[in-house]
Amino acid sequence: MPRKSKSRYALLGMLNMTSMSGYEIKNLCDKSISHFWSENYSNIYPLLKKMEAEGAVTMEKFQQESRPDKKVYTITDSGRQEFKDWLHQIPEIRKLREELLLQVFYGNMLSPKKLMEKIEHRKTHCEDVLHNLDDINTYLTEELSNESQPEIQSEIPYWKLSLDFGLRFYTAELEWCDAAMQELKRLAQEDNSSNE
Amino acid sequence: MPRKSKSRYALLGMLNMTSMSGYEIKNLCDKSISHFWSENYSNIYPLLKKMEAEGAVTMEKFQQESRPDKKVYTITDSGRQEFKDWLHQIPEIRKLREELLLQVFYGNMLSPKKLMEKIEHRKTHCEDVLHNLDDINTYLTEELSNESQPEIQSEIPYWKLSLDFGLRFYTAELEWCDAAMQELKRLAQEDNSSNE
DNA sequence: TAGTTCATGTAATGAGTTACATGATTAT
DNA sequence: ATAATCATGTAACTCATTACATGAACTA
Repeated sequence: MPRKSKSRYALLGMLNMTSMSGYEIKNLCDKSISHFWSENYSNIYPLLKKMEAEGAVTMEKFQQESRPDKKVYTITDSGRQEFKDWLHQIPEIRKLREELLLQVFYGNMLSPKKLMEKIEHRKTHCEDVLHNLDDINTYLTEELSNESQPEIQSEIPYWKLSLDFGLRFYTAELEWCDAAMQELKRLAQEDNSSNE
Repeated sequence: MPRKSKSRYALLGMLNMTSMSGYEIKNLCDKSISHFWSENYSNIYPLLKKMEAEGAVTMEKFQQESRPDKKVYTITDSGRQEFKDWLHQIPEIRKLREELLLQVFYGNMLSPKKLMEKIEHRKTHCEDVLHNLDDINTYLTEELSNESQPEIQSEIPYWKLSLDFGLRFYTAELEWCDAAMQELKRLAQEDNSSNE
């Protein structure tokens, strides 16, 4: 069975909330699911065109001054059905490919100091993502709770669940970074004292 | 800058420990780094051939009865240098692509029961991996500590660090599964009581 | 007799990223 | 001035997986 692209369902899911242009989809992705899923324009635009040809979405052009036409896409019944079918399937579990871990595994070939730099770098990244998750959380809690559309209200618990995944994931990674730093400090000291 | 394959360094790192055939490399990968890195035969064999042509490794054939020749690869000085150069680089941070989370995010379109099935499925997977990690840990602690080669002894702390990453990562995922199950149970009950 | 281990590969596919291309408006 | 926002795309590339191909020996 050849691997199938899931981007399609990410886009259909977004369009199932509300009709949007490719540009707006990208924005919404970045603001909501970016901590576990990302899409590029160069993926979104051709996919929308393809889905339109296949009847999963329809497109309406809106003229604008001094800008390309805005193409607003709307999900069709067939698209909605396809989306629901996917929702009922067991999701793929991807294998990790962590270059950092590969370097840690071969870490004996490197000075502990150099390794610690890499781990500090990763730790900073985790902190960045965690801040970003805070922002998403604020967005969900404040902005969306005010728009008291019942449709959106009932979605919030699910958005928070996905947020919580990110929180736990990146917190665990950060904690590993701290533990690894400590262990490497210990190893570096052992090295020093054995060289004395 | 085009993305560069890191499989090359995974293989060079393995060959830097000891000379091996492609088949043996695959085995060792499965037994040591599979929780954060995997390689397939269909990637390994062509890569070894390519690296030989480029002078990063050399190959020696060993005849065997009733089996294809065993091709044992040995890292060269140039290969070792390339490996060390890579070790000094800051590793790539890959973006997550979690289909499960996508389905959770759009979970309002699905019954809580169906969602819980998916999460149970993922939880089982986490448990499987954690058991596997235990096995690797046993392998490292028992089998390798007995072979008291000082080279290997000094590598064990780094292998344990990479193992610890997996432990924390999959434990965090498992804990998220548990928390998510509880939250979904709560949501399902809310649904029920509002329908009464 | 069915599955695993040993041992090697090729071919095809597709998913995802990066680079390239254009261009006005608005905010810092 | 420079960066960000709005708005669309094409072309190229490569990474990684899956399917295919072969075949003997050993084990449950």
